[in-house]
Amino acid sequence: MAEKELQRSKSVLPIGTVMRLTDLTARQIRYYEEQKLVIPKRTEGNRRLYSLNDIDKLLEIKDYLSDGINMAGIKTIYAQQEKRAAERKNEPLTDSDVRRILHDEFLNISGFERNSGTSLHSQHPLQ
DNA sequence: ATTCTCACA
DNA sequence: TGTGAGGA
Repeated sequence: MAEKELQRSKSVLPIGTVMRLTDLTARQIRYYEEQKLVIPKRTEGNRRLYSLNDIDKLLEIKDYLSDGINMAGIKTIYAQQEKRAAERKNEPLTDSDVRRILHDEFLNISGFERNSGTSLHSQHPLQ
């Protein structure tokens, strides 16, 4: 059944379809790409092609945004997921992970900076 | 008709 | 983020 994943990973949808499916503007979709949240393929004519997985990711991003999480926070969340995916056999975020991320965000909007890395441990406020 | 990049009265 | 220009 890995065939289904293959299909979901196939990039074939033009940005116009993605816009209708996600209710996001082209501007937003392209911006999230700049933020490396989604990386659509390109046609020979430089047109973006998205996969169903990209759609899901975009929809997920919408949820996080509506929950008050900003780009930095979302990046942190995916960085965490990749971190877990690399170590473990991958699993969704645990409750404590979410809390840690949210707390991390709280520090973010509070004017604290962190290293550009993905470490969620030993963060020292910047004076 | 669609999408792309770039730039900001 | 929106929006318009200028090109493909």
